[in-house]
Amino acid sequence: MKADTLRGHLDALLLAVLDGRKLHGYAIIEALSLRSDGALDLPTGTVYPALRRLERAGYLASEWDVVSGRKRRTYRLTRAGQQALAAERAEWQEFTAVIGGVLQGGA
Amino acid sequence: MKADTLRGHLDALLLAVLDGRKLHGYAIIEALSLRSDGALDLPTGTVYPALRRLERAGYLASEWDVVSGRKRRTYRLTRAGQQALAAERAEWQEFTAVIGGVLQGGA
DNA sequence: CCCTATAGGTAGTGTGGCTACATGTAGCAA
DNA sequence: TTGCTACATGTAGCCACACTACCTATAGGG
Repeated sequence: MKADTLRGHLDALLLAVLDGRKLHGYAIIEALSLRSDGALDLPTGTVYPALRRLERAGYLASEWDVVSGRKRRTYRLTRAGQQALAAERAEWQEFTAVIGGVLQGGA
Repeated sequence: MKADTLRGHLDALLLAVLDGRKLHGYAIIEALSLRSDGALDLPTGTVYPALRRLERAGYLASEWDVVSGRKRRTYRLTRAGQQALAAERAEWQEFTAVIGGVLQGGA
């Protein structure tokens, strides 16, 4: 997939992958790769700053824990994050309808 | 629709709207608005530079004509543009499958 | 001892759609 | 005749944000 097409949709991906479970950054990257059959392989330099941004925005909350000597910052959705995810999903529906419609020569 | 979500998909829209017909810049903006039921209202500062870029890339060809005293630069797809459009459509399919799959909690 | 996988992070770059602005014609209304 | 709106094309500069490149650190296997 062409680089940069992700732009504007990364937040939705991160919120979606955290829907109903807690994950740390590294595991988020793996989960996204898994769910996309390897199509998504996001660099840490993309994911970590985005997670911090989403936390600052109030959509995520994090806490540190230590598993077998390694520190992990585990993220979970906040209430606001749940709502943001719902909004992102709705926007995605609209987005694909609009662009897809034009690409198929609609109206 | 949130600004910037378009990023990476503008070329596809412009190529698609010129598929099978010739249009000038202003008419392209109107056609995109029409096809998207008003959801797309692209500013001229977005469309005109993009058209010139696509022409430089060899995907579009243009010629000037004058209609009722007004100058128009009319664009049409080149052979390479047709192929690029096909590629963009395929990429769009892949893109929506990947992102949509993650958003719906696939895999 | 080194390499890999795991884990988190920052600094700086580059792209590309956006805002804001500049230019000009045609036509209608006050 | 002045002004407004629609039509029509274009450039300069900004900024968000994903990216590249880099740094740090532990655990475990070869």
